[in-house]
Amino acid sequence: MGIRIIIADDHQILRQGLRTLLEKEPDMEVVAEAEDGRKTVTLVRELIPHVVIMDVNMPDLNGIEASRQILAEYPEMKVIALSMHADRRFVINMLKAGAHGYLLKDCAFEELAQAIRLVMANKTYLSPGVAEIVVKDYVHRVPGPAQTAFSVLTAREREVLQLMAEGKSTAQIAGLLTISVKTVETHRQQIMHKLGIRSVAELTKYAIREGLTSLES
Amino acid sequence: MGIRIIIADDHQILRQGLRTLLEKEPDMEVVAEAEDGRKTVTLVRELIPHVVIMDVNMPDLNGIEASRQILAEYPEMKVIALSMHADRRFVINMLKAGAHGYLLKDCAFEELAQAIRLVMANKTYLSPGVAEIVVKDYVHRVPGPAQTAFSVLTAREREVLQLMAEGKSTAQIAGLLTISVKTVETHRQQIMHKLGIRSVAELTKYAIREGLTSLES
DNA sequence: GCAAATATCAGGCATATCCCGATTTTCTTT
DNA sequence: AAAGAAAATCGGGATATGCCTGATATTTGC
Repeated sequence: MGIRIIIADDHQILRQGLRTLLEKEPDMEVVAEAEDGRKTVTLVRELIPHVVIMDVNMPDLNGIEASRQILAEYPEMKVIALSMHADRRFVINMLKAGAHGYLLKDCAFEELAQAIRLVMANKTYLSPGVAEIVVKDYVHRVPGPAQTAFSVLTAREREVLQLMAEGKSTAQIAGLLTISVKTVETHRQQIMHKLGIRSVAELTKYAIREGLTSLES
Repeated sequence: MGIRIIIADDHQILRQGLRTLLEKEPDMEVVAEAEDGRKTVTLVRELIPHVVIMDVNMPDLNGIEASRQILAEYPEMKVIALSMHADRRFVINMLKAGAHGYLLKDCAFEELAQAIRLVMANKTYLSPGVAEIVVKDYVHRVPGPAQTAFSVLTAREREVLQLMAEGKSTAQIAGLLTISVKTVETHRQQIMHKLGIRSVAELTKYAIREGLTSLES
């Protein structure tokens, strides 16, 4: 008669490990596993668990959409997101969907067990890395799901970022935009500050993810 | 006195789950866990396990490079790759590095346990999805993309490139590899010269395309 | 209209990068 | 085993870039 849990993740080996760990907890019980969002929703309707541990990236129906559907039907149910990385778009959309917790897979099991007990007590738990993002966004008053390059960065900044991600040097960018090198530097610093990134490499990856530049070339 | 195993994966929760599952097997013993390739190599030297379960995508030093280093030193050791997806380049390079098994994370634990016992008996185990790729390549006699990072660059250069693509500074790389900043610079210039690339941004894209680093992070 | 955000630029200092060269170590090949 | 090639290591010095601070138009939003 413990906490009834459904595990949703597309990696079976992770599900199995998690189940084994969870079943060592005397007050927890894994009632089902699901490998995609659609099956999760079905199983939730069937078994009415207390908590769903939800992977964010799943095929067919992702964790965010699944959470949205589940919480629309069962507002009392608790959803804890379990994600690979602290991607701000995922975090924000998952929290908007009504998730009560957001953990990174790079966390200790004890942290998950703790999170489960907290959400059952109507509290919210965020992994430190996730909390940081949320706080940062809160401080910067960046609203909504449009947490993309197109809302955080200005048009000029995106322009500069794209050129950087295409391998142009500061001087080249200045030449292309017919502005001073100093201005380009300021833009770059502003971009890095806004995104919390400190290297060209990570900036490039960001630009690729946001579709500002392509992998080719 | 069972099979001594090291688990290398950058997600702690997966490591913990895997450890718990493995330790249920009477003939297996998890002697250590590592969260990146570099620590894996260190721990392997220290503990000399029988089997290393190696995630392919890890920060700092990826699973392929780590496997290469380990198997160069300990040809008798068994490495089983555990990967998210059946990406052709990863599979090929991992097998070229000398891995004895290649499983997808979406496999059952029993499959992993089976694979461990097989490689200990000097056999090779591939997940069905992986085997398909290997067979296809074999049939089509595709000797791998003509100019991959693994043919043009040296092991050390690939190591440096990965760290660069992960956003590490020259000084940080020097620290991680315990070599001089000057040496890192020479490697970088050599890499750029070999690849005909002149910027960190393009270098990062190259590293992503070649699977030396992932887009996430 | 006025405050906030944006775009622009500069100085000065620290650091990184680039281009040269050089040594030692580690294969390979004969 | 000796010679040669490739790889890994490091240094000097000139140049470029990055970083912090601060400043001024221009535009935007309410």
